[in-house]
Amino acid sequence: MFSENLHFFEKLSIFLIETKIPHEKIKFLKNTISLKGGFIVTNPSTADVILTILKSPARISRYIGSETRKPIVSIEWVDKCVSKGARIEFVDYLIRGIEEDAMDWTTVEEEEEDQDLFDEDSNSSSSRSPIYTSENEHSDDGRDVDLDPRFLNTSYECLRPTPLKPKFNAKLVELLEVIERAREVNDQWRNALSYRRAIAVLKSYPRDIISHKEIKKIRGIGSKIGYQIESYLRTGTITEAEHILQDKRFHTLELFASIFGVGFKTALSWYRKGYRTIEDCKNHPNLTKAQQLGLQLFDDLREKTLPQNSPFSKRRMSREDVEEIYNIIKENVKKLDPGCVLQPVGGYRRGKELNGDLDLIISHPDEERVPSLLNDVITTLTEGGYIKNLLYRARSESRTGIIDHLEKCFVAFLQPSTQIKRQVDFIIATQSQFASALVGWTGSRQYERSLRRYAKREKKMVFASHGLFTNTKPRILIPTSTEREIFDILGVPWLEPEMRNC
DNA sequence: TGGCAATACTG
DNA sequence: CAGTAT
DNA sequence: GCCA
Repeated sequence: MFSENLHFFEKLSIFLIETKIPHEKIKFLKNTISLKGGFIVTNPSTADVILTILKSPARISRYIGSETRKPIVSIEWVDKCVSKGARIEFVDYLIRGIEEDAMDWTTVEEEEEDQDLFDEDSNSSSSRSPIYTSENEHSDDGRDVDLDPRFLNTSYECLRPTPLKPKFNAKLVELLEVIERAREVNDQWRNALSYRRAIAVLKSYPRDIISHKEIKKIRGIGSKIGYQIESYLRTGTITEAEHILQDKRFHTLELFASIFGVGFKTALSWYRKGYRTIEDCKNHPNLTKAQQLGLQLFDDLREKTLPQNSPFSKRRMSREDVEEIYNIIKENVKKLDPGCVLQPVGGYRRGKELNGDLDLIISHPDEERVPSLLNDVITTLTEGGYIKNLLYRARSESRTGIIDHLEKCFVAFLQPSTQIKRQVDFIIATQSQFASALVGWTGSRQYERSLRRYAKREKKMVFASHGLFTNTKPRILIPTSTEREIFDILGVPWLEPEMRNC
């Protein structure tokens, strides 16, 4: 008899911030929503409405990134709808501080893009938990398995070796990386970071994961990612990742963010303006200088964010490409001043086959020579017809006039054999900075993060690529002359660059 | 419940 | 200060 | 998203 009310959430996609909501209540909400025709999505950008119990906008924003266009509503609204038996206005339940932006949602239809089912329906993976309480459904993934004793169960990636090409868990890693990138382009960097840490774990784990009981013991894998892995073990894939890969919006955002000078915020804002191609971006009214360069050189550089197998990235450098460029630079620099010391770092030093750029430290035993070094190098290579553009330059005299950092310059370098402009990052270091520059510029990104976090948390030190310091009022420089010495002082194990690929 | 790497340039 | 780069 |  109230059949007209049965589906009062018809086609409404809802993102639920589960934090602080009691478990039972979550179950109730999810049940109610799907019962009434609505569905849960696991990404705020695809939701019509965001439900939460939280009150502070700051707290909320960490769950939804910069997604401010969607109405954020207290869960009491659902209760009210249920008691009225109808979908009521949520004006009275909007969370303060976001109404401004949220109001323009009343016009959802008009403003919303094509079918961005980013992960609509990933409710299939996160909201159905009651269905399989699993225990004995599958013979091989429910076993209680101890962690492999060779694996160091720490949250610091820098304490354990991570090879470039792990022998195990490759497919799983690949899928989780998709989700990581999706979180990133959606401006949820904390979530992306969690995925990155979980991925690092799997890359260093010395065998295939076979049991979900096993994974829950690992630091860095919690309930959400644990659930994703569990579902992977059952089905051989992760639905959310599959959906993301089908999603045009995701690919467009990644494409935009791969432009030098364009980050995730800009990529999102351009997408919202309706841009869909690189040509659209070129017509943007006020491009920054970096973006102009990034667009102008797009076909050469690309590489910023895109994974190796992206259809847009065909231009990574083989090791031979890198060596060709390195040799040219070395020759020219030695001619300029035979005392110079050159050291390629970055992915190349870690053994990567395909590199997006070349990172190169240049040093000189004579401190006096160092300040003028970068200019001379750039000038020589520009006159030689190699350096075509300057992408970024950190001057030695900063605003404060203090030179506590490394002088550096990123350029577009014309590779003779291919006539492709490659990004080369020059880093200048004095001899006393050389060791930390080496550690700091070899990476990986995640390795650097963990090393610095470890230095701060466990050793009360600050590590930066220009030096190791005490974490005291005025920082005191701890002199270091070799990589090994830095590792020793920090108390982290020596890892070959090839084992820093987390 | 705070914190997640650290640092510099641009606009 | 927000955004981007490493 | 996860941990201390």
